[in-house]
Amino acid sequence: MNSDCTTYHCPVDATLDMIGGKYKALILWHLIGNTLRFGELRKLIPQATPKMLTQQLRELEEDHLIIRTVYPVVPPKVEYMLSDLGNSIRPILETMYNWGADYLRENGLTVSCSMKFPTKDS
Amino acid sequence: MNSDCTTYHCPVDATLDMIGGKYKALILWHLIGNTLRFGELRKLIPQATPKMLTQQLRELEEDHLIIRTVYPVVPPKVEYMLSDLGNSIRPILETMYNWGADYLRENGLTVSCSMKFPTKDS
DNA sequence: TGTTATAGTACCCAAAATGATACTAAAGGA
DNA sequence: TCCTTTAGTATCATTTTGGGTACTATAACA
Repeated sequence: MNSDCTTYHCPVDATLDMIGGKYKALILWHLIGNTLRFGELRKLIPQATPKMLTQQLRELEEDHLIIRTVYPVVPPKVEYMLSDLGNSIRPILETMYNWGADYLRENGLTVSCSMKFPTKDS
Repeated sequence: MNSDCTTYHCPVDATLDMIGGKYKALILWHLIGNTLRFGELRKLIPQATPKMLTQQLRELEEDHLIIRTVYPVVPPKVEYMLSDLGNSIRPILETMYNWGADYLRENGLTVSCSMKFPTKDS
């Protein structure tokens, strides 16, 4: 979470606080149904510098939306996956995805990310 | 919209870009089913300075989520209401509201805004 | 003549978020 | 001995966002 206050003005703000970070929605989206390593996320989200990617991942972890697993090997291996809480946020992402896709289509805007809508079983 | 690019990395980002501003969700939420004047919004969202409130309202207007109506009277009278596009975003707000409310309740956090969930007819 | 109401603006400053670039550790293999 | 791999850090600079305070116009009203 970005803010550390214990009082929000609205539950919507609390939600936005958890998924509103620069790359958070994209990270969560990529993690739906997938366990990914840091390097894989970097390739999927090349516009994020390693510093930003790390920062966003740490915040998501602090908020218990994702689980970070470190394998004690060299070179390092770290995996990221959605937690139950992270999975519970999926309907929000899907609703936003659909609305955004409609909006962009109707306005002739393009999307660089070619990600497909995840299938039910993913 | 905050960013002026015509290419997004993900439709979710496009959506967040439109409702992610500091007071945007709160403004939209208050406007569900209500037409409000500037002064009324100020009272409902006292933590926003007039400058910020104006700024957020202008951005929402630019994005066609709200409609601003100026009555040529003295003292000035300006009304804000949701556009059709603004109304179409309501399910997203509701989904986020519900998730956020659950999350806050489960974590013993409080909300200063006592707004009720809007009824179907509002 | 002075006061009130309304919807803002103007200006300046502080803080937060983001970005660019370079750098590290440590094991295994060439 | 040097190179490669991986998951990051460190440092510094820039951009974006947010906040404080004071100010404006104009008609009606006392």
